[in-house]
Amino acid sequence: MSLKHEIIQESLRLFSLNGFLSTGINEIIASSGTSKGGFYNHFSSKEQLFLSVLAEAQDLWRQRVLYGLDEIDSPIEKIITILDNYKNRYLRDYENFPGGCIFITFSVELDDTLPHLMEEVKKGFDGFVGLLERTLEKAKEANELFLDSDSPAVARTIFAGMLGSSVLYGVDKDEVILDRSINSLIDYVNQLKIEHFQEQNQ
Amino acid sequence: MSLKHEIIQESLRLFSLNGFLSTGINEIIASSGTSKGGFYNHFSSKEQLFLSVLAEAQDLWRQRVLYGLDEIDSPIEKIITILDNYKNRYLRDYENFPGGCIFITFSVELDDTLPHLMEEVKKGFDGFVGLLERTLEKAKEANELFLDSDSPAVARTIFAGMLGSSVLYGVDKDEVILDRSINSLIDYVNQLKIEHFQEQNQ
DNA sequence: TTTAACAGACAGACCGGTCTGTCCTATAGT
DNA sequence: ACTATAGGACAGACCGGTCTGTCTGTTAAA
Repeated sequence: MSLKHEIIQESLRLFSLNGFLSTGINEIIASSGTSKGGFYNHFSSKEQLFLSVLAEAQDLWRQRVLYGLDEIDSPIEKIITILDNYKNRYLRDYENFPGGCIFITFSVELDDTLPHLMEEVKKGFDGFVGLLERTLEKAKEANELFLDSDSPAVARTIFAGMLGSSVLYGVDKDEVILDRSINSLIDYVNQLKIEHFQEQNQ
Repeated sequence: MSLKHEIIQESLRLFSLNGFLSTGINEIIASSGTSKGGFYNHFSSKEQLFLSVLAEAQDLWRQRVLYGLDEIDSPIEKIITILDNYKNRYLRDYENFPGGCIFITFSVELDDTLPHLMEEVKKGFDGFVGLLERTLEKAKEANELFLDSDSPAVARTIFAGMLGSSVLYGVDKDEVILDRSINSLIDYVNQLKIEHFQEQNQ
């Protein structure tokens, strides 16, 4: 592995644990087994490193959370798989994200301090909420969802549930509670399905 | 107002905006209109200030979120009122908490860095989840909830929903989305009620 | 006169970032 | 084939500035 990638990888782990602001260049250098010279040969500043780490994190996130989605036809099932992947393939990826969801860490600490970096994080959030919205719209087309259901509102409820589960997991570090949080979110999505309502009212 | 209280109050605002680690003593001093001497006359360290600020924040939180609960008999209605208070009286208290829910900020940044401080924050979380659990148990006693419903699981789902809504609000800064997030949570609680199931199956 | 409350200079550790120098390798000239 | 040279990769001393916390001096009240 190249030094540049090594630095990004180690920074990802450290940022995930301690955040961007609380992680010093010296700590990154020590963890990567390099020096100031080695670091600044590849990155012009700590902020530029942040952008590289963010891109890497988003890449990994996509690999984990969108895993196996192509083989699923039902839009609602796609969303349920996303939730399952988020729990089992992303939040449990302790190798890369030992400190929990890195995007939440970033958004909480950069929010009012470094708004231009926060903007980059927010782009990822918006992209994902957009994906959820489009999938919900496809669920309507596939007659899995009532046509009058509010896709943007539902998408944001699902997203908020994912964020909340992740924060709660960060506090409790309890996998059972994480399972239950995500499962109750999956229940919520299942309740949206037309066939579910039909069964319920039979 | 005494200088000590003034410092706590200003620190609360600054911590809410920028977090504990990113807020410097000098910033606190400047905002409070005092000096190092004035500060260290009342606090032995920044960590001790943190504990005072946390206690103040928890006090305010209780005043805001538990407001008017005594006048409500129905346990389920109490929970709904808590959710409404959380949104309208706590998250919208920009005077004291301009940067959103301060406990989430604390928990995300202290989580893996200052675990002994995190422990204090977690105590508050556990206390609140316990309150939710006890209220749900009372709902069972009052025949508002099925006896076999899992109070700890439901309490944690509600709590995760509150956390998620707050994080989402911090990212989007959109009051409409906040309203919808909390309202969908209130819907979830309403769906737990026995009378609701009865109406639905009529 | 004693004492608590405060001001602000100061210490020392640490921050992100720069700079110089060294080593290694690739390439061109002979 | 051998050597001169150029340039990228990296090491680590160093810079200005900021961090928390200390210490001394001043003020005001009892």
